[in-house]
Amino acid sequence: MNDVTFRCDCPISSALDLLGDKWTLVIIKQMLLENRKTFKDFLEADEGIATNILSTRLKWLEGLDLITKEKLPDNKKVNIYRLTEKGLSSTPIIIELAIWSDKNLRQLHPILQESNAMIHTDKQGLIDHLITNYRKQNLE
Amino acid sequence: MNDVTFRCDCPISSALDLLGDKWTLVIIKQMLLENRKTFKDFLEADEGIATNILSTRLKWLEGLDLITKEKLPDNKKVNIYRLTEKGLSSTPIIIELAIWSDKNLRQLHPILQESNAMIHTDKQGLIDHLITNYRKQNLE
DNA sequence: TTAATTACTTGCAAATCGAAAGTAATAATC
DNA sequence: GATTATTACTTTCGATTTGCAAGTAATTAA
Repeated sequence: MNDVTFRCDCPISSALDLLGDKWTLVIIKQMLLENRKTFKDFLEADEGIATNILSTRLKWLEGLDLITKEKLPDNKKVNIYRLTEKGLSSTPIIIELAIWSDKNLRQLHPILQESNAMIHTDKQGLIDHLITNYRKQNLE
Repeated sequence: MNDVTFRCDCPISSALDLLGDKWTLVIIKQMLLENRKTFKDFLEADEGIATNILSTRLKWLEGLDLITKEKLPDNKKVNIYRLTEKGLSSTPIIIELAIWSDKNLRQLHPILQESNAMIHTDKQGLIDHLITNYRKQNLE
């Protein structure tokens, strides 16, 4: 369904063939850090993604097994999107993006939100906490 | 010169407003890990970037102070591009992309290159080594 | 049973991508 | 010194992607 093509055999470039665009990691971030799980949840986030882009990205992520899509037994309308372990394992990438922003972006973007303070005192602890927490709340 | 616009105030989304595309981090990777520094160096890399894209991305990176552009005193033709400290500080992001690939991409892309083995035994040591090395060879 | 909500799809104009060709300056070779 | 090659671009143009707006279809709530 997804036609994944890789530019070359470099691991870093190949990761960017899957994740390297304006929206894919933002959606993963919204799931991991903001607990968003429905189409509406994503639409309502500050980033302001358009419906058509969201739709194609969710299919892309599902096709790559970074997220799953399912319906709850008591509701035939709402789709629930959840990170898989493969999706969850991108947490360190997301955290490093936040650290880079904290260090380098504040002069360019003065009203940037504060990151979780733990990011500078116990990065690995924060990553572990986020992943454990997500599993607990979403993958019972 | 660059018109940087941010979607919102989230540090992660803002980092992706600058770095979140198919080429920007690839160029930084080529500088950091493959020691590429001229227009021709980048063109010859396996990723196969087109000249117009490379040209706009180098200007974009220069405008963001992630790289500098200068000429050597003995050659008026060749431009030398170098990572700034701000550019160098994206090293952990690049390393995490490599780790994610190693763990998740090999079934999708069987001939993926091996990463430096140190990436799994001493990640922080590798990051420090790469940055120190780059400084030594390019910013003395 | 009518209205609202959710999760989409479609249409379209604008922006961006990327292959190819062209250009301008400098450096190397004959 | 003239020709050729190299480097670093720019331009053109068709194809693709983006993103706004509007529409649709199924389900749920009032």
